[in-house]
Amino acid sequence: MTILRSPRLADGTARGIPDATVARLPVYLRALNALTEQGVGSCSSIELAEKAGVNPAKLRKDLSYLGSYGTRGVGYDVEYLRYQIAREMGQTQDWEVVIVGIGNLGSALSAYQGFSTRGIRVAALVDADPQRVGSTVSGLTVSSLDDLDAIVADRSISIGVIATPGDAAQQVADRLVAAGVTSILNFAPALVQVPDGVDVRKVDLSVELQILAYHEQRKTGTDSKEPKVSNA
Amino acid sequence: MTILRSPRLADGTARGIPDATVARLPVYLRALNALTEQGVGSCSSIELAEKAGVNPAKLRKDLSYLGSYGTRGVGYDVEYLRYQIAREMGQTQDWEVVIVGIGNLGSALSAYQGFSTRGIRVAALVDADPQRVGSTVSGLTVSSLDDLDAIVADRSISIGVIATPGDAAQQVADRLVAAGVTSILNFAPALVQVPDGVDVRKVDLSVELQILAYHEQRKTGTDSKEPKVSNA
DNA sequence: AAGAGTTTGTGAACGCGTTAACAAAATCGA
DNA sequence: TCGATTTTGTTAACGCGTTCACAAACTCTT
Ligand SMILES: NC(=O)c1ccc[n+]([C@@H]2O[C@H](COP(=O)([O-])OP(=O)(O)OC[C@H]3O[C@@H](n4cnc5c(N)ncnc54)[C@H](O)[C@@H]3O)[C@@H](O)[C@H]2O)c1
Ligand SMILES: NC(=O)c1ccc[n+]([C@@H]2O[C@H](COP(=O)([O-])OP(=O)(O)OC[C@H]3O[C@@H](n4cnc5c(N)ncnc54)[C@H](O)[C@@H]3O)[C@@H](O)[C@H]2O)c1
Repeated sequence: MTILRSPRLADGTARGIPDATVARLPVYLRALNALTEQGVGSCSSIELAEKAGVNPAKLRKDLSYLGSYGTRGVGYDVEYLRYQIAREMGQTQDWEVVIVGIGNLGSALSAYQGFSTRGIRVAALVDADPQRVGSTVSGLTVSSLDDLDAIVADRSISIGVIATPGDAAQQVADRLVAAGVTSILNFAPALVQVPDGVDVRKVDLSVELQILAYHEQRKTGTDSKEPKVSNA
Repeated sequence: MTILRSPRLADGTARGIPDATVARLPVYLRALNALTEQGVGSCSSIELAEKAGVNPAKLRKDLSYLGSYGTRGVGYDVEYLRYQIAREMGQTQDWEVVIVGIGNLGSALSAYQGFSTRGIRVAALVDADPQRVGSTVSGLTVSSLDDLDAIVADRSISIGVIATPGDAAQQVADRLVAAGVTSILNFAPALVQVPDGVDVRKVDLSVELQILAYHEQRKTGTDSKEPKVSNA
């Protein structure tokens, strides 16, 4: 499979933003929101980069993929830049999400208020357990897995979250895809196969801790100073 | 700051495994565990790579950083390789973790049984809310933030999880570091600054969904076929 | 014992992401 | 108006990660 990212369209609009940049744009948005709350109207790339925890050159490079929204010698208008990034990220609309598997993690996600300000709305909850179906979690009624098709179609939901045990993950993914979902966030420790056209992202919290444990072992094992933020 | 990763030590032991490889080793471990459960005693790089969802060449390259644990013409002994990776990852011991902020997410993490098989043990729970302190969550008593120093010292805990609201994250990180924690997993949507020698990893679930939303927007916006697993 | 077949381990090429460095473009003061 | 100053947008170099491709090393058959 040849993956080529069209760098620039005929109309000159910048398209095909690198994955690494897309992953940082929400961080810039968060920093810009914080600046707005502080009443800051404009800022330089250095200031914004510091707030976002990235290199200023990287920030400018990232923003350059969207267009030229700053003013040389001046900096960026906070509100204007915030809007441009939000638009690029599709955050001018709310994206409705269905969570499948309303156990410990699914319930926590359902209760989270922080999604709404990021353009995410938890629109429906689904579980296979008859005991949970019909109950109310964070103001939403838990529906049966059998109603998934109707729920997704009704609300034209395109994003699904898998918070079931690992051995149910593939089966749930299949049901989500069949219902019309084209993006999946998978919390289960299992690979899910999906057809072309469907995006899957996986979050594995065990792996995060295991990576930290690895570095811990190296710290205690040797006295070589090699510490750093080990995230990206 | 010059970060140079010592490629190979005097004793010939492979050291300084690339970050990208470290992040995949737990995935290989999981695949190997699954093979063991299925009674499979040995496997090729192709089989294991398929189970782990990676390119076979990448798998072999990753394993080559640990040493030469396969047999040409044959493949890998599942149990032997599993042990070697586990040893490299520091999974021959259990790593004790303290969770700070026992709200929705912290409680879900506390209840999670899947950590134990990955060498992670949730050893202590801490919260600032007097109403929560003293209560029992998943069999553990929630302690006060004031007792953090004693808890970390007593159990020689080196890993901390921040599951508090964002505006408390820095303060909690400072307390963790002061108590002696040298690795932090941060779920709060905030940057935390830590001194050299302390590792921080950040997990931002909003960002994960925002990235999916971005790709969704591009799917509907244009009819250009550019779908793929957008994770790493 | 030798050749055919298999699969690992790795050198080398390639591509993406990061960062430094600087020209272009704006403001400001004289 | 012009030069000094500031800061963006972008080019180019660099480094890391991925992938190909193949020699090395092992098994199996004859
Ligand atoms: N809880 C955590 O902190 C945590 C941490 C890391 C990973 N995870 C992973 O996240 C997932 C969920 O974890 P959890 O702790 O919430 O588990 P849980 O057991 O509390 O909840 C799982 C839920 O999924 C439902 N379910 C099972 N099969 C289903 C199906 N086929 N269709 C729909 N629903 C189904 C169950 O009824 C249950 O409500 C698991 O895969 C787990 O490994 C959780
Ligand atoms: N719940 C989710 O699904 C979810 C999703 C994405 C991000 N997050 C992030 O994870 C964090 C926790 O989320 P949550 O939903 O569990 O929040 P929550 O409000 O349910 O729980 C927060 C807990 O932290 C405690 N706390 C507050 N200040 C503290 C301090 N200084 N020291 C110790 N404890 C303190 C509170 O008493 C509370 O028990 C937040 O930063 C949130 O943004 C959560």
